[in-house]
Amino acid sequence: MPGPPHVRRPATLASLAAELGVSRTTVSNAYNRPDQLSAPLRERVLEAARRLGYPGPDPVARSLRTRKAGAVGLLLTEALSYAFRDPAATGFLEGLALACEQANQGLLLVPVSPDHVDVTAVHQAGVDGFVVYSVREDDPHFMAVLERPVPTVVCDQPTGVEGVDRVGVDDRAGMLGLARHLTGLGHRRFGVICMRLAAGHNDGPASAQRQESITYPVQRDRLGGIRDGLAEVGVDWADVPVIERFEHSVEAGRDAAEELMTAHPDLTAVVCTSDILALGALQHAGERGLSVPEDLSVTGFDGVPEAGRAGLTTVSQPVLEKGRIAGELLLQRGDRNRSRRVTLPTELVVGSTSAAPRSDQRFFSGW
Amino acid sequence: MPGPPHVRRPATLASLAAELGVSRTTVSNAYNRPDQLSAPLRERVLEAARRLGYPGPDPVARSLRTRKAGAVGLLLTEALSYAFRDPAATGFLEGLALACEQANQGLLLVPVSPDHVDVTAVHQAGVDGFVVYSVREDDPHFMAVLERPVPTVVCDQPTGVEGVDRVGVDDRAGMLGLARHLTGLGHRRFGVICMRLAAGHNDGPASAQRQESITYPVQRDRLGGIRDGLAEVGVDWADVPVIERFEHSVEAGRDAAEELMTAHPDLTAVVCTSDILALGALQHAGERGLSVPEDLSVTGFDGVPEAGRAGLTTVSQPVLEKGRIAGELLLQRGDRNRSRRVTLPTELVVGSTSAAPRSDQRFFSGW
DNA sequence: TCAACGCACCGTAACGGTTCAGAGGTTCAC
DNA sequence: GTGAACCTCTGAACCGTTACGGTGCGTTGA
Repeated sequence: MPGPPHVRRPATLASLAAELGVSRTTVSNAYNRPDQLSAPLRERVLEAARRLGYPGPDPVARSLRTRKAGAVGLLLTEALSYAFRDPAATGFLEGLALACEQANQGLLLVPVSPDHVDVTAVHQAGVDGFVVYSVREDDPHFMAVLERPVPTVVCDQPTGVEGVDRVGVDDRAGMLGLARHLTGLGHRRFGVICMRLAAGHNDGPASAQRQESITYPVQRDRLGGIRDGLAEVGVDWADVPVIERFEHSVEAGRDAAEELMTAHPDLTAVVCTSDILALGALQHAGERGLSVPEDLSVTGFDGVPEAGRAGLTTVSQPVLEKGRIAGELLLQRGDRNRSRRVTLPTELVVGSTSAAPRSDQRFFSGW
Repeated sequence: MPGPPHVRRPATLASLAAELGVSRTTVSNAYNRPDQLSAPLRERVLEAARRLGYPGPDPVARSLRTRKAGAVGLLLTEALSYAFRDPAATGFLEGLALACEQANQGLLLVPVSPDHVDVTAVHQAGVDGFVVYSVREDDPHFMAVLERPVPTVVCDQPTGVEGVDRVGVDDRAGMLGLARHLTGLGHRRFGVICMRLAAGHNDGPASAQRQESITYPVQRDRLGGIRDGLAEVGVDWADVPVIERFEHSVEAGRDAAEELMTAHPDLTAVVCTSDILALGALQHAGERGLSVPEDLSVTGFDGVPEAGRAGLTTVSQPVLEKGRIAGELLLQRGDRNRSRRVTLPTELVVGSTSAAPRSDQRFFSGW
């Protein structure tokens, strides 16, 4: 009946070596390079380790020496727990996790304090590289990541940062296709619901000035795609109300739709820059007694599973693939010459939430 | 236009100190203890750091010295990506992430190779503790975790491990309540669909012998709860077919239900040990032309959001809370006297998938 | 018989920090 | 004038490991 193994200081490679009368190198080799010492000696070392309760080489000390942490850091600006709630983020994470486990690398979720800005966690993270998921261009945590001397891959945004790889989709083209789908159906009176456009809460209409100073490139591109599509049929962007929400949730979408439809009851199509918001808009349409798509068309972006079940018309993007590629980009960077850019295709998914406006609605569209 | 900052070896605390003609301690203090040196000198240090491209103290070296990694390791036996697909796991992770970010700790997802057993990742992980989520009693990765000299918290299973904290629910009592609900409605002919019971694929009936050698305590308890509930009304457990599935997915549940109902078409209630499996069973009932709950009652376990939307009768457990508490247990272990056990309550949620069997069905129940 | 070779193991020098016990110097109260 | 308290900074030890370049010795081929 041995006492607790903590009678003295925990065993180290050195103490084990001393106990056995061999060098530290030999003990190290017993673990890392079995071919560098004879089998009997190796067994002696391992046996002594068992006896002394030595748990094997300390991972941190090894990391220091080998300059490898064996993990990839993931930075999300949202509170960490958000990653598990947003289905688009979840899909991305699944893909990233896939790539990591294939390379036998850990995935470190870097904590980001939701309230006050504190980048110590970024400095603290023992990782070989960072994946940054969809953050603001001027995000302080992202700045801290750039200071770290490790490779970095950005997903979605920010775009065009020097020296970092990026994976994303052509948000503008995706939205342009969707807009054409709607204008082709005959829609002319649009409203838009979008995610946050820049730092700071701005729950309400996004003024022209606000739209000028967007710091989330993805939102900029998606709005730009709609604008371009509408311009093709002569709809002036200035006449299109855009409602912004800080929170990204079904509830926020519902709420935004209420604000939008109350101020503009004659809209025939509500374009949302995400499926989550669109699901909320659908919910509000029901509450308002509007039939979708007869009275109102509603569209989203992302192509999350929930949207599929709801029959939402949306622009689908390969979120899992995005995550997988982000991981591979980071882990397989053979040449680190210059930044690579991967743009994945989007697909217009026409569901049951978009249709031609009613003829009496269309009648009004002439003004 | 400065050249790339990688002209020479990257700057270290020592090189910075040499450059400035101060001691390393002073540089270290400039970062960690601003009150230990004069403001002007501190500014000089920081300025030099900026100039030389010094990114601040290396996190790994700091971890080695301070014996703190600033991260918590999470071990799942399933492939890492599974964590983002199973809604019960996702809820748990959200809670755990919440606790971590509150303590400003990272969350390291430890990669587990799905195919061959390889515990190096566990040894590799630079963490201050482990959370183990629902693994087999004899899981080799778990064994490797126990060898690491860091605190460990187990969620759900394995139970009763010496020296580790555990958070979970009373699975047996939860299932017992559910069983009573069904027997109270008049059901007597049951079938059961359960998750994997031990190592190795066994897609099909779980023999009595298999049930004797369960290595997943949660499944053992849930089955035990059903058995006890049925025994109260005189239903012999030996007469209850139990179908096991290795995969945990809606599809597996559907498939298992098909196997079950084909072999036993006279069942009036199918009890599943998880909501995911139950959703699959519901799907199969529809395909078979059975009305739920008129022709067949179907129940689950967990209380995931999807189950709520489907109106599933189930035993709901606070998954998010479980994750949060697991994190707190690990991070706030003031006294480390002995293992703590937290058991959270479950709640029977009666939905629209359970009802009394039809009178003609009940007629048969007399034999 | 002897140089060449391979095996098994070893010593030293990092890896990049933090910590602790002071060393000097200055300020202040008495 | 003096001792105590304080402020700022330093030197050396330490964290636990792996990389690198050996050394000693038995074997082998000419």
